[in-house]
Amino acid sequence: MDDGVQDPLLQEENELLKRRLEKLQAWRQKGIAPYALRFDRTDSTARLHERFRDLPAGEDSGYRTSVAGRLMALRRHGKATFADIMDAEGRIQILATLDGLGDPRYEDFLMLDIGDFVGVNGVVFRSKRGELTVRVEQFSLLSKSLRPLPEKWHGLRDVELRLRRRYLDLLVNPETRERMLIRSRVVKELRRFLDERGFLEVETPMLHPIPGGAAAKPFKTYHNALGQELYLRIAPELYLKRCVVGGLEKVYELNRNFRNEGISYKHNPEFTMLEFYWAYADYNDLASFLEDMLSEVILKVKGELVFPYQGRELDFRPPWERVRLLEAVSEAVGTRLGPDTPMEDMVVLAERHGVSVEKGWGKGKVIAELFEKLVEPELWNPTLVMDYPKEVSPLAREHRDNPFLVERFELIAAGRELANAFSELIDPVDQRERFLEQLRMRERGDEEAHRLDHDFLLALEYGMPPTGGLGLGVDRLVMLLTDAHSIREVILFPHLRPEEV
RNA sequence: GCGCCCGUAGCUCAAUUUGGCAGAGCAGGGGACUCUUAAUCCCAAGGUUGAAGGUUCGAGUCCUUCCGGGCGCACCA
Repeated sequence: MDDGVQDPLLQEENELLKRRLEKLQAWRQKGIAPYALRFDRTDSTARLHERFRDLPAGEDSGYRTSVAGRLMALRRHGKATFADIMDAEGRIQILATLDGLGDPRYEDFLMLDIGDFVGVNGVVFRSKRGELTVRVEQFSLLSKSLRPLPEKWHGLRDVELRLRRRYLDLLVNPETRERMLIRSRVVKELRRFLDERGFLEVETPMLHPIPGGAAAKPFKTYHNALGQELYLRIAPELYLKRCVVGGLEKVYELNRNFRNEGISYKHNPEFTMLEFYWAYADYNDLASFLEDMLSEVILKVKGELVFPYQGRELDFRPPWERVRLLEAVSEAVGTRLGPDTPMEDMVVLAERHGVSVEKGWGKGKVIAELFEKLVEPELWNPTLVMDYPKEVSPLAREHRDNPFLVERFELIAAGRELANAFSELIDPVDQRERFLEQLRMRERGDEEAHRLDHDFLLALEYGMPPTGGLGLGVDRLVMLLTDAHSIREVILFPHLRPEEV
C-alpha cells in the first residue's frame, strides 16, 4: 500500500469506516464473499406478515421461508441475537441463536453490521412478546455496508443531508418513501386516465433549437458535431401541436421541462409537466375533463377528495368554483376593469396595489399581474379562472365573445397555479402576428417573451384542427397530495449547489 | 439577486443568553446476558465546533469575509 496508489477509503480517518473495512477483510479471510451475486427469496417481509397475521404469540408456524433485506437493528443477548431486516415492503425480525446456527456460524452472524444486506432461511414463528420472527437456520451476507446508517430513532433530520443523500432519507424516514410512492402512483394514474381515453403518449425533443411554448428563460447548451446552439426545452407545446397537425388527434407527454430561473419552495430548475392536446375540443371541454381527471386520480391515490394541506382543508370535489379573471380582478381592486378602462387609470390602480407597471406593458399584462398579486394567493380550494387577456397568451385562441381575451383558464389551488389550458390558436396568420408582437416585446428587453418559430408556423399553415391543450404541474399536484410545503420534498434529487469547496 | 436565521462526534441534540476545561443519547469497540424490539447493565474510546482571518490573557460563543443550507422577498410554473 506504500507504492503510491492508495485506496482513498483507507485514507479516511473515520474510525467507524476503518472497523468496517477490517470486517470486510475478515469475511474474505473466512472465504466468504462479502458481495454476493444473487439470493433466492421465497417471501417478502410484507407477505410473511400477511400470511401469519393470526399466528398466536409463542407459536411456531412450521413454515420455512427465505427472506432478504438490509439489517436495520441488532439486539445482541449473548448466545441469542435478534435483528430486524428491511426489504422494499417492510421489516421482519429474525432470531439467530448459538443452538440454531452452531459454533462458527453464530460467530459469523455476530460479525454483521447494521446496514449489511443479508439473506436468511428459517422457520417462521411468533415470539413470546408477539413479534413475527424468522428463526435463522442459514444466513448469507449479501452485501457489506461500510458506513453507519443514520440514527435509528430520530432518523435523518438535517434537511441538507436528507436532500444530498436521499438514499439515506428513503431508508430511514418512512414519510419520504411514502411521498415518492404517492408520486409514482399519481404519475401512473394520470397516464392510465389518458390512455383509457385514447390518448397517445409521445416523446418530443428535450433539445430545442428555438425554445418555445412558454414565457421563460431557457438553459443553453451546445452540440459539438453540429456546431449548433441548443436549448433545454421550456415546454413541449409546439411539438405536441405539430403532432396534432400530423393527425395524432389525442396526444400527451408527461416529462421534464427546464427553466433557467430562481429556485424556491415552488420552483425547481427541472420539473415535471403533463401536457395533452385533444383535437376537436375547446377549453370548456378541457375544464370538465380536468375535473374528471384530477378527481379520479386523487380518489385513486388518496381515497378521498377532501384532505388537509398545510393545516387547512382542501376540497377537490367537483364541480370546482369558476370565476372569470376580469371579474375576479375587478372585485379585488374594487373597480370594473376591462379593455375600455383608460391605461392611466390602470397604472394608478396597479401602483396602489403594489404592482409597478413596466414599460411595454399593455392593459392585459397589468390585469394579469394584478390577478397574480391579489387574487391567486387567496384562492384556496380548486378554482377554474376563466378567460385570460390575449396580451399574455400568445398561443391561445381569441375568445369567441371578446377580442381582448383568449379562451384560456388556469386551475388554481392552495394559492398556486396547478394547470393552464386553452383553446389552441390554430390560425397561422393570427399566430404569426402574435409571434411578431412577442418579438417586439423581446426587442424592448423582455427576455421571457416568446421567440418566433418559423417551423411551427409552417406546420400550422398546413392546417391544424380545432384543439384544446392543457398543461398540469405534476410536482405541484404531488405537493398537495403529500402535504409537502416544498417542491424539493416531492422530487427525489432536487437541485442543490455542489457541496465541495 | 436582496434580507433574516442556521452549520458542534457517523447520526440526533446540549453547551452560545452573560467569552472561562466541548457534553449526552444512538451507532461503533471491550465485557455480561438464549424471547428481545429505542433491549438492559458495566468499561473504554470517539471533535480542525463548516472554512479563513480578527478582537481577547482566553473564542463553539464576539467581529469580518467566504462556503453550504433553511425561511421570506424578487422572478417564474
